[in-house]
Amino acid sequence: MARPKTYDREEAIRNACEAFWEHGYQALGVRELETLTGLSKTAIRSEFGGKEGLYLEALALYSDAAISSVLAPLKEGGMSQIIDFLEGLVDQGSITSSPWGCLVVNTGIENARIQSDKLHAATQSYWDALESHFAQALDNACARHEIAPDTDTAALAKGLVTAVMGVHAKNRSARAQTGGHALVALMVTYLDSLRTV
Amino acid sequence: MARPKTYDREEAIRNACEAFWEHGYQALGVRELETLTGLSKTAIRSEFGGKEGLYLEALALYSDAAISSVLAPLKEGGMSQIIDFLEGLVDQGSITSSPWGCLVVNTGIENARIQSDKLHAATQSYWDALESHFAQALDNACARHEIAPDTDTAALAKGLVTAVMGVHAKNRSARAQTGGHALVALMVTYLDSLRTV
DNA sequence: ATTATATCAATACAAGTGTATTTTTATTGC
DNA sequence: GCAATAAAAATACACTTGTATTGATATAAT
Repeated sequence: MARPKTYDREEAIRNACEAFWEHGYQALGVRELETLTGLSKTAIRSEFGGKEGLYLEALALYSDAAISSVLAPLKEGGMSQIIDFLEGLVDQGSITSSPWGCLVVNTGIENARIQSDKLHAATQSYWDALESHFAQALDNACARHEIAPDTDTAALAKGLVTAVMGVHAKNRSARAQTGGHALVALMVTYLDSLRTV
Repeated sequence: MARPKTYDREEAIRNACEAFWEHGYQALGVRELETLTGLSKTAIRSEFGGKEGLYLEALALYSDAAISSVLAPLKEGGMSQIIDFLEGLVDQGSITSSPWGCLVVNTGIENARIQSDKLHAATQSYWDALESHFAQALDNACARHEIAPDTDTAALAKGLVTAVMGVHAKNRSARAQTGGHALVALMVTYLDSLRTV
């Protein structure tokens, strides 16, 4: 039998996710990554396919975690769930609010040059998931007569996604997890105005 | 008398601005910067203070150009000028719309780690300028009875700035200068709804 | 023409990059 | 205890990074 691994795979990916989230991809070297994740250079290479492979795993974890937790309520939810999600982006206690912004937003901006197909696919699928969850919740709201039946839910969902990106960008720029609160308040006001009284 | 410079200073900074805008700061090496700007390594170092110095010049140019051109109409303007500005962010013909997003947004996200005081000051002052221009136009709109007198113009201005960041982030992520159109449409709808009929 | 000056071009440099390779170490079945 | 296995640690490697230095070059006043 072989020497046992000294790391827990999932915990290592979680650590990598946080590390990339905070520092960005390019600015984080493999050697520093070792200490932050508890992985050895050897493990990073053989187990994850090097720095980029680990980054993709981190992105996948981030994405899956968001979809299965904070996005889940939108599937059966309506206007209040959308508002809850938005407010979570700038709430101290929420896991979706962070002074580091959002790993997917950061990736989309920092790595626009690379144009790695895998990277683009990963970020794109995340935004698609967010958009379709918004659209679903809005359609639910329509069906439940929370908002007008002729509301353009598809366009509204797209706009919401971009607003979310703005909140994250602001949070990171301001190094404050409540940085984007003004836009959240504005969007909530707008969504409330759509409600059929 | 000495050998004349082979470059035009302003043109070089313009080129540097475009280069950093497209490729980002970290991903752009000095050697590639030479060919893109027409500057020699020697000039980059002695005339601009190296790569970071040139970056700061590029940021200043970007910021000054925006303030003196596209932000200027907001000073005396009202709701229509705000809407014009927003629509310019995703209009093919506009200089504020770009598949590369916005240099200041990109800087705020990519260089969150560095925390260079100069860098932070440069980006912060840009967002402050945008916010105060929005606030001014909104106050004008109040004074002209375009919107309700009790409108919280300060909060609204803050929200608009974050929305602008979102549009730019989306434009860059989508590599399309119209990427953020849905949020622009949404914000315009909202602003229109504030108008006193 | 000579000289002074400031630029450009080429080279050099130390440090850091991600990756590859080698050596050591920890484990289990025999 | 011994061999087999696979991971960790250490080292090495080729490459790039931003910067520094050196030598050639183009101007204009003398």
